[in-house]
Amino acid sequence: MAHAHEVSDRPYHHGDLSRALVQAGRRILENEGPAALSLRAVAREAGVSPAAPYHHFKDKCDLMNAVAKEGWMELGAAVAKARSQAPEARAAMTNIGVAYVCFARDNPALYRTMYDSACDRETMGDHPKEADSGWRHVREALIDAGADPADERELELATIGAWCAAHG
Amino acid sequence: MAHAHEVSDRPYHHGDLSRALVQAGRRILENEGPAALSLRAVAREAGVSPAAPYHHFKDKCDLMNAVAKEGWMELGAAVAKARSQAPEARAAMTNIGVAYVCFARDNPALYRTMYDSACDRETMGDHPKEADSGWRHVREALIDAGADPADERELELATIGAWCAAHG
DNA sequence: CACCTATCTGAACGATGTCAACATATCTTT
DNA sequence: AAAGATATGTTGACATCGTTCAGATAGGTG
Repeated sequence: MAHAHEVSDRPYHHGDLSRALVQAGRRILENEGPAALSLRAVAREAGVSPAAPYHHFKDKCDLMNAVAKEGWMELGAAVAKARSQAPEARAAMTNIGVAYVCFARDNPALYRTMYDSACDRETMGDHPKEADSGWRHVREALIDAGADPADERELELATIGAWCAAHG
Repeated sequence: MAHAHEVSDRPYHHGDLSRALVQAGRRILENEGPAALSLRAVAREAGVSPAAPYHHFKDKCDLMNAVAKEGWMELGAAVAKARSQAPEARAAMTNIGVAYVCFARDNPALYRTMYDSACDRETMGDHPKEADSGWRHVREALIDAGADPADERELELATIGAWCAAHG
């Protein structure tokens, strides 16, 4: 294995491009918004040719899904942390709702990408369900937090609250 | 005009292109999905050159907003109709929710476009608020139906229900 | 009639997603 | 270690897209 050298060195083989591409995607998302998130831009940001990502992702959609998945992971982590910081189930629920809204408010571009990626996956029916496990993951974390199915309404309110916070 | 070898004569000046473009957009939306909804495709479907729409719409975004606005109008009409068919406020609310969900379920592509157009408008802050009056229009129709601000929660539940119905 | 304005066409530009052919680095096998 | 196999990256090309610009064409107004 090549020594994972510094940026100045171009080992031709980047070591872990998939990771770098996802990170580049997130950087673009934060700095230039969702509209600027193109395959070529991500490759440019990562310092590779426009065709390089195709050895790690099937599609542009596939890359976006990877970025979105990272977002879901972080959301899930934030939600889990929020849950663990409240002993009672009821307080945990509101804590989780707050964490959800905060995440959407602090990372609007990422949240939008997560949302879009989920929509496209459902609409086109391409991927079976592997990548949107993030959404269910968060949901299960909530239910695991002691939410009755009836109390899921609270989550849904939190979700739409997050949407409002993210997009006006 | 040099020749008229088509049955339906295109008088070079297409009586009402804006209308035709929006209709073409909706046709593409229904037949080929949101991914196929490009400016050029709409112009193609309407039988005009790719540059023609620019005399009626500022942007591609502007055209999409027009399509979305039509969608909001129809949603508003459906909601108003649903409201008028229930005498009591409580029943009207649930009626409206059903109408909302049905609309999203029956026109998923349109609904998605409406949603996206609203998101982009908020995110980029381009248009002041002229075109998203559709959303507020529907909302006001609901409040007008006798909804306390507290009961708006019901509407929000209906909204997220519609989202679920539309995208899985 | 001439003029003006709105509308449409045609060709062009840059950017994008994607692919095929080729180059180079790493891994495996002997 | 030599030699192939495999993974990863580059170049170049193609079709499409959004958009603009110079000209053609109509309808309306003096």
